[in-house]
Amino acid sequence: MAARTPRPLSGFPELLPEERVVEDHVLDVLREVFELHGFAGVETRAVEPLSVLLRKGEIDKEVYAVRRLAEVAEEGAAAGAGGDDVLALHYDLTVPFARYVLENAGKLAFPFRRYQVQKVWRGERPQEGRFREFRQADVDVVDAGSLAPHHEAELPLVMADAFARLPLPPVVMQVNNRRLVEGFYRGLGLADTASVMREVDKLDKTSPERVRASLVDGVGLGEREADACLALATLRAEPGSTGFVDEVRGLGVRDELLDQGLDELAAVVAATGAVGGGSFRVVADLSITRGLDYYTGTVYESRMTGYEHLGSICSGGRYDALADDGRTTYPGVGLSLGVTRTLVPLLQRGLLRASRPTPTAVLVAVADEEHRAASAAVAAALRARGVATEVAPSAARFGKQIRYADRRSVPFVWFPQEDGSHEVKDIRSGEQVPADPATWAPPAEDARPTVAWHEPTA
RNA sequence: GUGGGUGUAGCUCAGCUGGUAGAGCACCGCGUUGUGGUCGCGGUGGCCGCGGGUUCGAGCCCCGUCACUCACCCCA
Repeated sequence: MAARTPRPLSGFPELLPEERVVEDHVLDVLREVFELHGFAGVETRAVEPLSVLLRKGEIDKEVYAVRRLAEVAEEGAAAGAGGDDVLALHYDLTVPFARYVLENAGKLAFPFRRYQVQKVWRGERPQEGRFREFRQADVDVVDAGSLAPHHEAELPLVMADAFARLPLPPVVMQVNNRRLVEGFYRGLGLADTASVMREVDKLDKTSPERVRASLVDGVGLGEREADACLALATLRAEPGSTGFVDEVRGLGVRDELLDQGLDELAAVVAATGAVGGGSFRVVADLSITRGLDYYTGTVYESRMTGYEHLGSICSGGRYDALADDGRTTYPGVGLSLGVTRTLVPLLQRGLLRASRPTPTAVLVAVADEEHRAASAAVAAALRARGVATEVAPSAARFGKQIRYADRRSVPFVWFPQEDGSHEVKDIRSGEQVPADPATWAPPAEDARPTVAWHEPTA
């Protein structure tokens, strides 16, 4: 059988070295910012028992089951009856974290602040910005018994700090509160609130008229109820403004849960209004109802300006009942940044680029194989002072050795001279000067690959 | 899971009513015998996604299948 070029697997993205430099840079920044805010790093195993991932009878979450090959042979026996024994790849980092908290509650100090950067897997149909294997960066605060509400404002501030340091388009975070929405619907006397949320959530993709139509014809609301739902969902607020509270009250619906949700949302918006410096802002948006089903209060979504079609790149919310061992409940709030969703579309457009694909700052030329040791000694001296250095792979013509460096955007080529002296050439300018392996260093901006945003050329 | 689109060189694509497979880029070599990039010339590289059918003859037509892709669903 002839060897065929392997095809990419849809939904399982793999980056080229130059793209990987960008991702690594972003991950470095996230880690730095999360730790600056006092979050401890945690990693959980890739698999969980299926029963942990599928709570309360949800059957078709798009999870990948993991089985031993030998088990597959005995199809059927393991499939139906397995229960807890069936393993599955985690589809987010929050559910495994909740399990981790329960398992280690005795060893953790609460409120517990953790960040977690790992891949997750979902068996969905991929398209731009949607993958089957992708990386998320999560920050969560979990407490035992009760969780102070100010954490719901703290997490957007952490992300604001991160985005301020990343070379990305401006991000707008939209915040809403499920208690507010649930209470409003309840106050209207609606029974099937989940279906209403589902339709309302399509507002960003279709027109209010169509949503209204499906609320009336599909979900079965009366004209007045449908109008009220739309009126609520179309409310917006500028950063820091809590004017929406009076606007909601003005809609005339009264409900205890609604009042609680309004207070919570107002508190988050008021505390986050001043941040971002242009790279990140937080606004109340009462149409945001989406997200995982375990969110109970505050919910977040975020979009990159100009790339809204990718959907939310950073979402999360408050979950009051996800972790519960029967005696103690551990409420939490968290945000999840979709690293892959954010980066891959920008990388493919060439908007986010690394200055070079390899760390190498200096290539030491090799005059001939007899003198390779001399070149290796130069490389060792440079590396001892932190200069990323490699030795030319072959003693080809110097022209080819320079081209080897040029192809990789390695900025400097080092030439050991016959008389024992040295010269280093900046191959971008062509300038070649005497240099000492014991003291020479590249300019700081050339020491390692750098990452930059490149405006689309119109 | 449902519906649409597309599969030709490593990449981007052309290929007429069916008549023996093409371009640009990339890569390699030479011009340039120890300092790259430009330029010129030359070269490597194809089960035309896979299987079947129609035909004297299929990249092209028909059927199936797989993959990729877009939309729905859902969501980072």
